[in-house]
Amino acid sequence: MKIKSVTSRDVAQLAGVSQSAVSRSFSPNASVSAKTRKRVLEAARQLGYRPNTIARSLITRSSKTIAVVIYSLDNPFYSSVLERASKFFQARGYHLQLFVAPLGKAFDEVIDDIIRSQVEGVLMLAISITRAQASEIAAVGVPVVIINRTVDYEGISQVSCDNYQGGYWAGQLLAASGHQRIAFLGGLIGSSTNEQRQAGFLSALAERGMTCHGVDAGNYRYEDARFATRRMFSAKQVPDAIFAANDLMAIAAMETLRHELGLKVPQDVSIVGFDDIPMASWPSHSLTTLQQPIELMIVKATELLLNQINQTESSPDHIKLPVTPMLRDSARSASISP
Amino acid sequence: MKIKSVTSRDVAQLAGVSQSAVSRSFSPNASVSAKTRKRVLEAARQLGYRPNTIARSLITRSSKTIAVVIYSLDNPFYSSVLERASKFFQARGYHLQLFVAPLGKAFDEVIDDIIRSQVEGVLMLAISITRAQASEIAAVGVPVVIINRTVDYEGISQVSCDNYQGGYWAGQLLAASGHQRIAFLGGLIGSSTNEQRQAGFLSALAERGMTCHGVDAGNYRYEDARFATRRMFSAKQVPDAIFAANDLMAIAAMETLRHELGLKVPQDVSIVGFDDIPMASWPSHSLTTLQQPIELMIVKATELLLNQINQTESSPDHIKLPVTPMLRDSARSASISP
DNA sequence: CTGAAAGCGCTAACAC
DNA sequence: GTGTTAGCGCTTTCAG
Repeated sequence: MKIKSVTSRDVAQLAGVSQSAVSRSFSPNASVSAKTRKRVLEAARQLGYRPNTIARSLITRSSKTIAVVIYSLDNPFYSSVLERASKFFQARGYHLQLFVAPLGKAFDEVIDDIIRSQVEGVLMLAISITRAQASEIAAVGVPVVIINRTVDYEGISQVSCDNYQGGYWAGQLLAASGHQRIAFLGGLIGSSTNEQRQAGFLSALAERGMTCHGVDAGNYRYEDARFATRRMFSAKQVPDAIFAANDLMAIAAMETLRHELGLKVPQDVSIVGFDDIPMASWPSHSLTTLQQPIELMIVKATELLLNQINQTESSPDHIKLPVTPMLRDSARSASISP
Repeated sequence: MKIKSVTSRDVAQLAGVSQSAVSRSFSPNASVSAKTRKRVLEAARQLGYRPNTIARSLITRSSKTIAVVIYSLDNPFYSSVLERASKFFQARGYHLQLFVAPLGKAFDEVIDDIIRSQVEGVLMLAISITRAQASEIAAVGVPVVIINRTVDYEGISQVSCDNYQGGYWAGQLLAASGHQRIAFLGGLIGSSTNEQRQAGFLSALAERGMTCHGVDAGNYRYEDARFATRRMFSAKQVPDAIFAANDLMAIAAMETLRHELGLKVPQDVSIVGFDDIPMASWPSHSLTTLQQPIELMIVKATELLLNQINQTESSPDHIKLPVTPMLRDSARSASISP
């Protein structure tokens, strides 16, 4: 799509100055006399001139753009992260380029695309990448920060919460409150968050001499979690407590139990989630869960990215933030004594 | 952030060809011999060369970028729209630039920013803009499509659903099923969707000789809607039915009634929403609502944008899609006979 | 089919 | 403070 555009040359001509004077007039701290700048700005206004960001990027070699890669916005947790991160970067003069990462092999093309775009940084939300992919990006020197996923590669910064501790807390709570058959409703198999939450959970049970009653997976999604719940409760021995790897699945389990299987939560089955999405606090659900410090995660992730971009601190870092238990009504409570 | 980058010149040198041969090798249908291309591609691989999108955009004058402007992602309806639109454009080789529009005056700066970015099209989600702002964008010749908001300006395409009809249906349903005091829980005051939904609703009531029991506003947001509901039900005469201008508010009302005020839905109060977000169908809410044809809206909006970009059909258009009533359990049902 | 040459619109030295 | 001069990395005539 080509449209006739007015260039700095046109403005220069109208204002009777050189083309570079126009350029300077649009640079915050360039040496131009107030008089010249005013003349230029006036001419620009008349012509409807606006500096071409692309040309500027080419020469300054800085696109002022951050790529944000997401897998899905189904989970309100990530749409919230995306919205806040956007505001954060926008406020600092950065543009955001959004990439929805497809599954599997096609992801490599997205990486390629991102690199070609000359972005200055990449923010990945819950994106699992391989070592090979990580090193490919790192090789071009673009700073990357991954939120909520771990990759075995030092060249990339990571910000996540203490998933293990969260899982541990959930296991401890459920075990301490007298549940006998505690099950795990897992997220995406193989994802680092899922494995860490599960590991913490299992170890808390083990400390009490308990084992997990059963494991099924809901891929972090609502519908899948409903199916998983039905499977879990079609067994002869049904769970009396569920720890779900995220809130969306915890709510799905709750809905299925209450409205499909005629069970009461928490009387018949206790449920604990993870994330603390807005719906978790809705009275209907009143979900006991582990709150991720979303605001802090974003601040850390964006700072990390910006620091690397500006070479302030060039070393990638791995940050692990604490989670906060939110005791609500979906799980029978009990005192936790380690 | 400047990093040493390998250019087409470097590749040309290594491959022993001219720089333009390199350029051609990376253009889908340029005339290069297979042999040359292979040599170039190999050299490029060795060097880790990737064409610089920015330089390309500068000369071709096409950024292959669409700006998407949102106000908030709180409402799952819009995060869903965003996700699908992203996939759609990505599949067609476009990049997406995300802008979170601030309220009020600062929006002008965002517009300016968008124009400078040389995007080829703008997709606005539920963004209310003034005539002046609309004409400013239209003046630079960038196609714009607004989803779910109307603006009194012909130069801009609009895609929305039949809000009036939806409101009318809600009014009719509630009036026909014997409710006596039907209230309206409005969205953002002054937004076109809110006004149209309200107008349709009121006219359905009027046809039955009824008036609206009361109006309050929840700004399309959960928390605000909860406050509004409390206000509505602190009056001496309380509503026995509520039509909320979107699902998020409808659910907020339901939560407040059931868990805070001890009222039953739908026995004491019927509730009808608008949008049909995923949560609406969750059994806990089982919300009767008007479904917006989200997939179709996106297809239409994106087609409209692409057509204008490619000059296939240059004329802006206003498209109004039908809504589909979703009868669930939050409102006492009744046969509707006009 | 291929190379040489001319810029896209702008910023950044460099003299004046 | 201002104009002049080089390019940024690439696509695109234009000859050959």
